[in-house]
Amino acid sequence: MLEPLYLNLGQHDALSEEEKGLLAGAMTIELDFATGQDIVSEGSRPGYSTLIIEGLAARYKVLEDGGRQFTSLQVPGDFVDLHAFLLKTMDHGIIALSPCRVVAADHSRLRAITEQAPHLTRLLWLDTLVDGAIHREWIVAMGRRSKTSHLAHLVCELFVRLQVVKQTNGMSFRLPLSQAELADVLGLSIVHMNRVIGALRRLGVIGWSNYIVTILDWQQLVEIAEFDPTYLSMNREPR
Amino acid sequence: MLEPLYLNLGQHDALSEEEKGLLAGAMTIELDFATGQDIVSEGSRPGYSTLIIEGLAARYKVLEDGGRQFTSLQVPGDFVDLHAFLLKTMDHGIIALSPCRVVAADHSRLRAITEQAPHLTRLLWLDTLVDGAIHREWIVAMGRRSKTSHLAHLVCELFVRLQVVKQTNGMSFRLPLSQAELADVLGLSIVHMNRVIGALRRLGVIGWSNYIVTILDWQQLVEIAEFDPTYLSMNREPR
DNA sequence: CGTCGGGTTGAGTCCATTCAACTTCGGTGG
DNA sequence: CCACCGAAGTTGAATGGACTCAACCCGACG
Repeated sequence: MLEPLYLNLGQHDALSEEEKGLLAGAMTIELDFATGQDIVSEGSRPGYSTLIIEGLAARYKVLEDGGRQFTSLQVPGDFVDLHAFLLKTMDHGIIALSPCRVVAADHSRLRAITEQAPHLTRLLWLDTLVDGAIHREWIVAMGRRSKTSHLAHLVCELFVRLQVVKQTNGMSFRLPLSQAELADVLGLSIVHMNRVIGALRRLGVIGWSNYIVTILDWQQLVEIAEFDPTYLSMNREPR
Repeated sequence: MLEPLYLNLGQHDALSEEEKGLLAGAMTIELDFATGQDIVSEGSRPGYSTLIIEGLAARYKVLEDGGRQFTSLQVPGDFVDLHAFLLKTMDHGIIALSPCRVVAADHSRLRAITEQAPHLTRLLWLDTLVDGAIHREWIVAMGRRSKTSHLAHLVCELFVRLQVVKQTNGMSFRLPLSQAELADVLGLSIVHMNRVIGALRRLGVIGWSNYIVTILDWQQLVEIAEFDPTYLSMNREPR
């Protein structure tokens, strides 16, 4: 059940059986969300933190003019609101972009982990730090990359992240996002989003249909994206 | 000496004298950097984490075409690379934008804090979480705000953050950033950056000269920015 | 068979960029 | 002392990228 979490945390440093047990003991709540439902809503003060077991979710904010911006995409094994454990008040919402199966840990249990299990605490902290590193990479992409490069970078990132939690299939993965939703990731209009996808398709580096993305030329995709996975900290070392 | 750090961490929850002592004991290294110098460089594996006492610094990445994007601005009291304690390898550089006085804590000492001082550990973790919240707000600004609103939002954020560490003077604060550097914050060209600043000036909401920003109409600035400081977690509560 | 939610394409407008020139100001050396 | 220089800021004009508006296609589904 918690396999995706173990894969996610375990990519950075070895997880002991004891630590796995602590996590399993903490994740007591089990929930399902339908596509489009809020897993956590902006302004709320959740008493537990939620982990995705299956499905795709996203953090988002909505502006007064109705514009929406996703600030992250969350895949199986990701703690979507681990930060709420200490930030307390949600400054953004989290929406299920596909049917999501999640488990959650009461904050009192997380607190107990920080009191008794320093190494596991550091791994949870690290998980939020990788989150931050991904945010920084998105800022760079939005500010200084061409739109084509930005999209290519996103595809690279998702492929690598999904591979860690065994959610890829060869060079393909499922990305249940409409082009309108993707536009809210990249900060583009729907029409232009469509043209950017078309550009990458015409170059023959990716295929994209029925919510399945296929990487046809990884080498070229990485070049277009200037993708360097360092920021994902995917090497195992003592933390 | 560590006053800015105490003010910064202390805004979220009370810091005990003992915890202040632990921090003071950890921050053993003292350094100065000149404008333009790298405080930490991309790809390095620093053995200590750096805190700004005085000056302005920024995290940045450079792309192959020479384009630069700042991913955060760091003010006194900010740990510029606390994340390196667990991420190990720097995926970005940190540059001094003005003369900077910094102190640093060896990672072995931070590790000791995580083993012995759970509450202080949570406060340090929280500091990196606020970092992440700021990143998310920047992503929203880059993706879905007008350029004018983006700049207004940045001014609001900096004013509030600087106020916490007593670096404002009435409704003014010093921002030692050239327009070219500011352009690398917002992801704009220099020329357009100049026009966006001009627009806010002409509206009479801010003054900007000699690296001093003055807020002339806070109410209107907040409206243009749609600024809501929730994401900065500036309320004291048990963490 | 009609409708609806995606996806795709064309055309015109607007925003942001580039290229280029010119100003202002502080510093520096003849 | 002042002439010169370079860094930063400002402005105009032309180009190109991204947006809006609008139409049309298509497959799923009732």
